[in-house]
Amino acid sequence: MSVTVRFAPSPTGKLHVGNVRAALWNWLFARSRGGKFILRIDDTDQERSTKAFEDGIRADLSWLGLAWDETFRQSERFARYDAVAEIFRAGGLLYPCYETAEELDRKRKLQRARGLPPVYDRAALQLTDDQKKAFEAEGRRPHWRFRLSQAPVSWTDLIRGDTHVDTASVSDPVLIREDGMYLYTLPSCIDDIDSGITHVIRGEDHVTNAAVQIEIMRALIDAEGKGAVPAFAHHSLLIGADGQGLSKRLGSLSIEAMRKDGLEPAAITSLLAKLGTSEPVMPQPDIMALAATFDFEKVGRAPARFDEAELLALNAKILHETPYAALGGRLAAMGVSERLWEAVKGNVSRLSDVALWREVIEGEIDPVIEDRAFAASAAQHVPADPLGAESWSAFTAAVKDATGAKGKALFMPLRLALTGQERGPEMAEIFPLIGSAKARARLEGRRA
RNA sequence: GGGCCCUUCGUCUAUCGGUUAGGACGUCAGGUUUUCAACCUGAAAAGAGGGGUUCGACUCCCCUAGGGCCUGCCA
Repeated sequence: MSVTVRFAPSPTGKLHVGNVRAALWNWLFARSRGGKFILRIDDTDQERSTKAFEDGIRADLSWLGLAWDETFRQSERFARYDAVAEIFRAGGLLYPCYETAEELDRKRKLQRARGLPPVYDRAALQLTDDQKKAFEAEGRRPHWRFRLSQAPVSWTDLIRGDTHVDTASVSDPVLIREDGMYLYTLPSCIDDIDSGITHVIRGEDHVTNAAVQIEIMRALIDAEGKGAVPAFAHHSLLIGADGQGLSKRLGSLSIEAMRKDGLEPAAITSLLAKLGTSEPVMPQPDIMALAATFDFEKVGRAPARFDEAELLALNAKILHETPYAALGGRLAAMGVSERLWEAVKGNVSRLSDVALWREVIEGEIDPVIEDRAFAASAAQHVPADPLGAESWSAFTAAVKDATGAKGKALFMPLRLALTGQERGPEMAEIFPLIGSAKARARLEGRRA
């Protein structure tokens, strides 16, 4: 059986590592099963949703390589939601409530103070027609709640196993606000059914919602005689390296920030695909290879830590394995040649780090010289151009003979003078790139 | 306050009553005639605490502690 999944972000903010993990897993699952991945924009909240956020989400997903097979916005489907709401009203499943937000808030606080779960008391169900008319006459508009069964709902979660939620401990969900705006619940259920979603893969913050949604979906399927409730897979949420929830510092964890920071999309997908699973996190430049190994059986139930340092380390490894041609025009745009890239790629964590080595090799640096006499002597032995693969060892052997220095005492001063850095790529590799004239000048203590 | 989920090396995890508790990443040491990276070899490193059940518990049960999530006219 073919699968259909969806990623349904709300365009009220930027994509961050948590969101993207869900998007990735949906995408990987669809690809692993030859299924369909739908990008649905949950923009029923017209006040908070913006085109800019939507564009940003699409740009981020595209950058990560998560192409969608279909996409649509919920704001295009209000007529459909209206029709279903009407069916539910007629069936007594959707009922009007006139409490104000303040009244509801007070009720909840009272229940909590008494040690009771803050569940809506269904007072509105007892309202007579006259009372409703009186509220309307006051100018009050109703919000609409879905009448839950108040019975346990259970399903076999692909990650959590047998899961059950007693809807008696859940308030009848508000589906339509007083101002007529649809909350996420109803449109999401309708779209999942209409789109033929077979698997809903998302964070465990939706576990309770799943029970509510299953009831709403069943009601819709009953009413229309078609459709099927999807399977659910609720994964644990990521926590920070400090072991605390991630929600506090979402800004720096946005995909946009990572892109601007110069991280590779493959580093992000490699980490997020395997973090929290029993499979090792490996640098995997090919996202399709990630799909081939995706398996709910390997997913753990405990919250997993997301560590930015781990991401950066993975980014470095991916870069180390990436040939020049695979970097598209990005290196060329930076003015970096293939020869330069191959010489220094082992020493970059971010692609942008290559700029430093370009300066060392092709630009000008201030040499670091501690022993002028040693450096001056070494300058005498710099071979003439053209420098080749053997030039470095010939040069260092000559300096060794002339000065008696060896080991670290021989190599470190040369590295410092020639590159201005204590660490860097193999000198044998970059020495020929630096060239004879520049090497001599630097050993003589001149900026070159 | 109530509910759900979770807790094995630093990290992600394996183990589904009997194991020298395994792997990966990271770390450390040695090697590869300097550093970084890569690579090779090796090492250190774990069952949150307390009660049960059992011949035997990381594994099953209870309690405690800690963490995550839900408890919205947000999603």
